[in-house]
Amino acid sequence: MLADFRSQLISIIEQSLNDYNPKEKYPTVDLEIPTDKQHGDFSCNIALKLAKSFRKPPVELASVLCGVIQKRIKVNRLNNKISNVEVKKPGFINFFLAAEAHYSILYQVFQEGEHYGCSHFGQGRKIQIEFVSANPTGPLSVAHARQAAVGDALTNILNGIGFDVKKEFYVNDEGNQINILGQSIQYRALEILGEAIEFPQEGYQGEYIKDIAKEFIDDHRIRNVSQLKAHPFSIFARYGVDYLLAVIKQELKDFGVHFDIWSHQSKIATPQAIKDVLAFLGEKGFLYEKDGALWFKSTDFGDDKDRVVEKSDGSYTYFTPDIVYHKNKFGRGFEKVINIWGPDHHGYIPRLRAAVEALGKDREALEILIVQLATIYREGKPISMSTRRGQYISLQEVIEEVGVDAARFFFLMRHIDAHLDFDLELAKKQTPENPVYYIQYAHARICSVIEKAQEAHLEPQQSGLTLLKQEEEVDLIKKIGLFPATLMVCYKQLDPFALVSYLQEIATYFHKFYDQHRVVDTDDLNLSKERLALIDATRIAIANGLRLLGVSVPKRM
RNA sequence: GCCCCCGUAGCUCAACGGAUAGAGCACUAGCCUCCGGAGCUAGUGGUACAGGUUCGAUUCCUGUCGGGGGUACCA
Repeated sequence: MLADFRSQLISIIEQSLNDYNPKEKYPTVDLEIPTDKQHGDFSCNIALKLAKSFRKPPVELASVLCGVIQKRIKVNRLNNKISNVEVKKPGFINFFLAAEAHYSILYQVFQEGEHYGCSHFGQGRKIQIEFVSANPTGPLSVAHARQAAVGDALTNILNGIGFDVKKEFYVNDEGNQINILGQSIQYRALEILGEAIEFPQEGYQGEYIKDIAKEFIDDHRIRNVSQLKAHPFSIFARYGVDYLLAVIKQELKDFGVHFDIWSHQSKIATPQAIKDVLAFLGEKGFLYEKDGALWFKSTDFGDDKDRVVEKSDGSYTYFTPDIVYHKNKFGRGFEKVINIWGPDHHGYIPRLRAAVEALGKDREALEILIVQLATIYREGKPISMSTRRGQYISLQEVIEEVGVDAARFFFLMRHIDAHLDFDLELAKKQTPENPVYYIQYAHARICSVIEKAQEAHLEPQQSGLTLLKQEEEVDLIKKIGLFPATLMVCYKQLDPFALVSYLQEIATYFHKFYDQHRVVDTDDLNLSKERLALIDATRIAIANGLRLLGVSVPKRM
């Protein structure tokens, strides 16, 4: 509804400019929503932009335009929706919506219910988003956890505004790290059976490897070392991958993250597929030989240096199957492909972009989001992260300690490109300092009040509102109206953070209203019903927002 | 060396290029005969530095200084 007014106003301003001087060519009209409510519901800077070319002081030009605009508003019969248009200091033209326009925000909320905020903006365009994609060599870390929270929430938001997003987990089930995994399990198995050998230095030292080794022995009914040695090496690796992938899937499930597609490197980057891709790049002249290796001219596409695709020993680098994988992604008809990576991969961006361009795709078709690390704090001290020393804290432990809601919310509490401090003690607290509880509490409180009202046979009034005029009421209504725009900000930034911030604000506005005004009041039934409408709409906006973030929406706490 | 992210209140962080830079925490002082006090109100306090673009810069550009990460024929 707010969006409708906005576009209506923009077109009115455009018409007015044409009324003022039809011969002039004008820049696109911006209409922003001011942060300070004294500046109205919408604010236009067109006079400031045009002042120079019209050789008039901005305020003077704004006044003239303001007059033209007001005429236009009358001609277009919008004067019942717009209460005032005024010119302010440097040359802004500010628009104030009439109460009737505010009420129509609430009508829209009731009409759309759990779809409030959603739109068809994306027009069903297909997007693939790949995230987590952790190597199946250990349990998920908090870095993966943040990526999972971001990827999942972003997907919900993009789907909500009309895109068709598929979530994909790419399983790196081949390569060195998998060999090392197999080796580690084999060593631990030998150890269990009594053959003490020195554990390989690069091996995975976590306790979970011992568990896998034990299960391997049991599964294959192995009784002694010679029986174990009869098993070919590749079996250990495969066993480990299957085992750990099951662990990862369970951890993600516990975290409430579901993937649409699980793809495997071994199935996509087959030897033939790799050969085909290299042949394609070779024909285009993007490959050359040097020092016995085959190189990709990524510098042609802006990379710092060229990259090896086939090593001098004939094997491929990690990069090569990844080119195949990205060719595969686009081959499946996705208009846009989003990769969510940790900061350790950022140096990898230019070469992958280069590869995608070499494959003939647009630069914009590939979006790579780097989600910065989260540092977990306990009692004000950071918990250091080291997989090798087994000192790290896993996703599982975080969930067990603070719960899924707090974990997911906390991982989204900062812009994705900012480092995140995750305070376990704070996340655990069920007090107002904890932002998740603050928001959930607002929702539960509303539910409780509505229930109370029903006992007095009072229901929210969903049409013909006229009485909500108090400052706190109007502020809250406007905030509710900003929910759809907030989702658009998330889309533009490809970051769910704006929604997190919005929910904290709307909760604050609600609590402020609630503290000042009584909702259920049998002495004033009409006002009660309208206030019930206001808080019910608030409830819907909060619930929809929390749901998109993957955080539960409790009616009681 | 080169590349990326970040420098905003004592701390953690906000601010489509907009108007008087906002929250939370902490600290101080208040508010429950009443719908959930898990709440609300008030006070304190800030854009690392130097240029540039702009009517207007926390935001964009250049440089300096500081913090973090990356820079493999590893994955």
